[in-house]
Amino acid sequence: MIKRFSYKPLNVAVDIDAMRIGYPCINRTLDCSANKTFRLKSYSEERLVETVDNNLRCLKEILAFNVDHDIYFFRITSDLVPFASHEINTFNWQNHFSGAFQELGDFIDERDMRVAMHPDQFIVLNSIHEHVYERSLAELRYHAEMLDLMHVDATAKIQIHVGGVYDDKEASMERFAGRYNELDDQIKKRLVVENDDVSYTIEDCIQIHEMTGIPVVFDYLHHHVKRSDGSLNEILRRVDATWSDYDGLPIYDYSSQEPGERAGKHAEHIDRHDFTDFLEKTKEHAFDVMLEIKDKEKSAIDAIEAARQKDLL
DNA sequence: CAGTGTCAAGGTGGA
DNA sequence: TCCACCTTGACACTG
Repeated sequence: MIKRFSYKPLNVAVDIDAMRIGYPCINRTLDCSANKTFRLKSYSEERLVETVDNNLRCLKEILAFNVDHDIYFFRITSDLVPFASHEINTFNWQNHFSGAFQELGDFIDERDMRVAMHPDQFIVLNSIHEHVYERSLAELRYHAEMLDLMHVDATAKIQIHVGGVYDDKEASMERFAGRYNELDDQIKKRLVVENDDVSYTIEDCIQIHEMTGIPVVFDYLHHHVKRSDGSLNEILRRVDATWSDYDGLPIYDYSSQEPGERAGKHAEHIDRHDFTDFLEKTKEHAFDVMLEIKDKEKSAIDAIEAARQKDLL
């Protein structure tokens, strides 16, 4: 088993001897949700503060649960601050919650955890609509500000997809690259791009890396659904090369296919055999893996156990 | 109080 | 041209 490394903020390589396995956003065991929100119609500053207070408290609880279960990778929900980038929100949440964010960041840092975020489908950097592009920028700003307020290093990534095709893929990829290159460092240092199951393959993402330097997240199931040519290991070697020490280990997203459902549909629970098979196949690579499985932490706990049993962790 | 239609936001592809 | 789907929870209204 090869050694795996993580990079602390001091830029000193620390041997942690194991990949991090994580899950996204929600913990179903705890009765505490960091995704609490409310309707735009019910917006008030009071409601916002109350909701964010709850969300930050629950995020802390979830992270503590994770440490107790040896889970060192977690995707933070984009709903942590509802309407953060919406024009209705004129409240200085950054300032108001800076202490709480810092506290969360310290917790993450002290335990050598890694976090990431994944803004949802409405964030389209390469949109042909100016207003969509501008809203996307504002939303990316919110994500970056939040991670900055936690003072987590540049290994805490924000992952997005390339976006739309608009009947001209080449032009759309170039538009993505042009807009990425114009971003300021606050966003750029965290942004990474991931293959999707409809439009952009891992090869496309690697091509965009060549145009921009952006690191590439490998999504295993999307790759399975919308395949590029080339062997898995060959592609992963190229993916790994898009990540520098500054960015931390490459991130792979893994999910099992739900049996008997549409190709690409995420499974209810992890298929342990399929997962350890995936780890066997990717043995030569050092990475952190995010499990996109519906039952979340239950699958993560199972995955860690399964990997340990086969001496893959 | 349980059931359920709907929620800030986009893009694709099938009907 | 329109609508379901993505992925998903949870809000908030209705009966």
